[in-house]
Parts: sequence; C-alpha cells; structure tokens
Amino acid sequence: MTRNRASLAYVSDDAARKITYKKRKKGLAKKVSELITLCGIQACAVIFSSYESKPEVWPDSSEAQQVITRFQNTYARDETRNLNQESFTRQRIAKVSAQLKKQRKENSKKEMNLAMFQCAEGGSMDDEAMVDPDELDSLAQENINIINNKMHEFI
Amino acid sequence: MTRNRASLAYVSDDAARKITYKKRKKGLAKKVSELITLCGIQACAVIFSSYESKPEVWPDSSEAQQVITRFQNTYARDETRNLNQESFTRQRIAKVSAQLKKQRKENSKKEMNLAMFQCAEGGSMDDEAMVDPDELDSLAQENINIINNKMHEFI
DNA sequence: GACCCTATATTTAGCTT
DNA sequence: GAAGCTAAATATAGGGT
Repeated sequence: MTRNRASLAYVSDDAARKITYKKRKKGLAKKVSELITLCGIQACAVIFSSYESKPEVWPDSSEAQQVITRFQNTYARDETRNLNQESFTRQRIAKVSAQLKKQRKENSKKEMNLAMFQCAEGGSMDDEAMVDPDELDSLAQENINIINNKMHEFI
Repeated sequence: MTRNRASLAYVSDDAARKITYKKRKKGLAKKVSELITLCGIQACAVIFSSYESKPEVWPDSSEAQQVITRFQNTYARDETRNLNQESFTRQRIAKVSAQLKKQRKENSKKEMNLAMFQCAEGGSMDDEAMVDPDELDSLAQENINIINNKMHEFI
C-alpha cells in the first residue's frame, strides 16, 4: 500500500481535490489559530475556493478584518493622506465649534441687551430653545472622539 | 524524554516563543502554499509579529494583495454594524445641527427684539460673529461626508 | 542566539463503509 | 459524497553544539 506520497501538484480529480481541500483547510485554520495563541501575535488566513461563494477566513471574521486593515495601512498607500484627512476633519469640527462659541457669546450679549431694554416688561426666554454651551462643547468633543475611535479601530 | 507536549497556550519564555514563532511561521507558510497548489485556489496568510516591522505574507506579497483586495470587495462584513455606527455619528451631528438651528432662531428673535428696542440708538451688529445658517448646514453635511468617506475607505 | 538532530505529536492520502 | 480508519509523511518541542 503506497500511501501518502507527497505529490504536491494540483489534484486533477475533482472529488479527491475537494477532500484534500476540506482536510487541509481545517489543518491550516488550526495552524493559524495555534500560531496566534502560542506567540501572541496578529495573523489571519483568507481562502477563496469554488466550494464556497464567500471567502473563508481565520481565526475569525473580526480578527481577519483587523489584520487586513492593518496590512493595507502598513503596506499600502498614503498614510499621509489618512492623517491629513483626520486633521482635516478635526479642523472642520473645530471650526464649527468656534462658530458656535461666537454665536453663543453673541447670544449672551443680545440677551443682556434685551434684559436691559426689557427690564420688567415680562418678556420670557424660551429656555427649551437655549443651547447649553457646555453641552455643545461636549457634543463636539464627543464627535471628535467618535471619529478618532473609529479611525483607530480601523488603523 | 517527554517531548512535544501539546501545550497550546501562550509561550511566556521570550526565547522559546521566538523559536516557536519561527518554526511555526515556516510551517504555516508551507501549508498555505501547498493548499494553493494542490487545490488550485486563491489564498493567503498575513502575520504581524513584533519580530518584524512589516507584515509577513504568503504565498507572496503580490498574491496576498490580490486576495485581500478580492476579500475586501467580496466579503459582506458587518455592514450593519458600520451602518449603525455611521447613523450614530450622523445622529450626533444632526443633533448638534438642530441645536444650532434653535439657537439661530432664538438669535433672530432677540435680534428683532433688540432692533425694536434699540430703534435708532445706533447699536451695531457684529456681522463677523454671525454664523451663516447655510454655511453651518453645509459644514455639518460636509463632516458627514468626510466621515462616510472615511468609513467606506476602511470598510 | 541561530542551527541541526531526533523523538514524538500531528497531519493527511488513500482506503473502507 | 460524507465520515471514519490507519499507515505514512510532516511538523515540531526539546535538546545539543
């Protein structure tokens, strides 16, 4: 019985190839997971086969995503562009923030003027319509944080 | 001699871990290449280790690039999660935008009141401090676009 | 530490059901 | 064609140099 000869060439027989595929895919997946846990590193494997419509990935979809994103960012293209875009967004938000502050300030002025003119005329402020300056700032900050987290998550 | 016990846990000893890493990395690479040739499929493995500054890929950089690109184009990963995050951010910006509108409206009111009280007293508006409503909206929109682009770029 | 050696564990090709 | 079996091939932990 000549078993297990190491052919290492394309398996032409369809059935045999599928069996080999399933067996070795399983083995590969195990090896990847083991390497990750044993060495505490980031790694993934991606397979496209005609047996599945979608790619199969290891150790899992989420990890693979991270690894691939990191790969693309490391290897690939203009890191600078990403950084620029981040600072661009940051500036945009800062600009809006600044405008808010100005408007808030202006509002206070007018309010004071109004108060001065109105005195005891009974004119009431619509508190509900007022914007809490602190909240505005914290919202802006929160948006920045969300964006930063998003970026870090994908970088 | 008790050799080769299958521990399958993180190798805490630095030297031993590095040895394991090198050995298993080699093994993994071989497995990937074999799977590809035996089954005639597309596959790749990507590893990030602290031993190398750049990621290590198999079967080779070019193939890995192709596989990863295909993966990114094909795989429908948690689109939902991203959408949720996206809509979350969108809502945040919308909320700030709404607050701006309210404040703007309030501002107009006060302005009018002021004008009525001031009449010809010569009180001048600080135009520079005013926020153009349209610009604010377009800024908010632009931020949304930037964030969306950012997300799509990384997804 | 890198490199080889080898005992043992693990993977898997080819078979059988 | 999937699932299990087993012999053979491979991979690799631990040790030596």
